[in-house]
Order: sequence, then C-alpha cells, then structure tokens
Amino acid sequence: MTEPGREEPGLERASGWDCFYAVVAEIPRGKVATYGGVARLSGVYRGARAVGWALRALPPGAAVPWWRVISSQGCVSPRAAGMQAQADLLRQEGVVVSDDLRVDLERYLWDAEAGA
DNA sequence: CGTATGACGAGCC
DNA sequence: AGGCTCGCCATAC
Repeated sequence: MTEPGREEPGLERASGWDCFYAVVAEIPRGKVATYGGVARLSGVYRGARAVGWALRALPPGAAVPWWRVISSQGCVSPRAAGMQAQADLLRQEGVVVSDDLRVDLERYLWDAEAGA
C-alpha cells in the first residue's frame, strides 16, 4: 500500500479521486471506513460527498473495495444499487452486517489514524 | 462561467 | 431525542 503513484488497470477516471481510491484500497479486510473518514485521510475533511462521487463513478472492475466504505451512521450505502451484495461482501470478510445493513463501527471501523 | 446534483457530515431548531 | 438545513468537495450540464 501507500503507492498512490501507481494507477490500477481499472482506474482510468482517476482525476482527483486517486487519493480517495488509495485510502479505500488500504482498508484492511474485515474492516470498514466512513465516507468522511476516507475524505479526511485523503486530506479533504468536508469531502465526504466527493468520496461518494468517487465511489459512485467507480467502474465495475475497479480494484477498490468500495463496499468497505459506509456512512458514518454505520449503515451501508442506503442509496447504493447493490447494497445487498455489498453487505454480503462484508460478511464474507468477517464483518457482521445487521439485517438493516448496519455495521458495528465501534468494532469494525478502520483505525487508520490510530493504526497508521 | 454559473447552476444543479450527489452513495455525506455536522450543526442547529 | 428527533428532524431539518446548511455546508463541503467535485462532476456534469
């Protein structure tokens, strides 16, 4: 990780989102991060929306675990089209997703700031 | 160039 | 405690 200078073969739309993708790609398996969290780690405190846009524009073959990115409320993107599949992916990684598509941030929140 | 939208966040009522 | 509005960044039209 920590190699944002290298563009993945599936990321051609990377303009200013490369930072976001780099942070999201660093999220360890079994952990989740919040939009605002990724934005902060990327250097944009109030860029939560920008992160949403970045993930939203993410190609289907992107090498970015966008499913590990959830809202600060601990719930999986309620606007996402395949949120059900997203929850399933998280479960496969060991993350316990409630039937309400909610994740225990206190338990699965990626401590990038504390772990970095 | 200005306006509108968007998978959010935090503050305010 | 709950709900609503504004603000942030970036892209699209």
